[in-house]
Amino acid sequence: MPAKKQFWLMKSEPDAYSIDDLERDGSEPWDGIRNYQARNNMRAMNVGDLVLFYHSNAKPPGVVGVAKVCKTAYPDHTAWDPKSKYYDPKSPEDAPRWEMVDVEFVEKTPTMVSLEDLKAEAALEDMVVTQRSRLSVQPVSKEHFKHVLAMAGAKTKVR
DNA sequence: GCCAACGTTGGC
DNA sequence: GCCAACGTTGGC
Repeated sequence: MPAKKQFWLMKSEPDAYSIDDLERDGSEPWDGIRNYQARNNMRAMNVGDLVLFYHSNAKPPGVVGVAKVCKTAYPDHTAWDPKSKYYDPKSPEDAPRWEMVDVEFVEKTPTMVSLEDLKAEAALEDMVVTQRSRLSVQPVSKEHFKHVLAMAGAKTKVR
């Protein structure tokens, strides 16, 4: 019995890692998340879950593509590397505090859906991204997800 | 570059 | 356990 499909939104600064980088690489470990709520959301992910790829700190910020989870949560080893900017001495190897998932490229959408567009959409007024702007990994309802896909002209379809 | 929002830390 | 101080995120 496959797990029920869930939907998410994940943010990345395009200067750090953009949708074009993901397209080039195919898939990517989503390391460096150091927020408990975001981590808990990643722990809840299943392989095949779809993700809206959001560019934060961009001009303008917004949804630029679709990705999907290809590996469920496992320890984020960058927390153990003193040379990493994500190093966290409070996350020992025998009790990892931080985890990551791998995501794979699905598509870059024909139309970018900016945060302004999302906020202007009445059907999306209670979407997390328009309310809790600082949460970098957040759940998206199926209805909201479909709505954003339609706005973006995405090839990806959700039934 | 500014600053509001908000999550985390640490003193008490 | 409270809360002030501090650091970070991210829109503008």
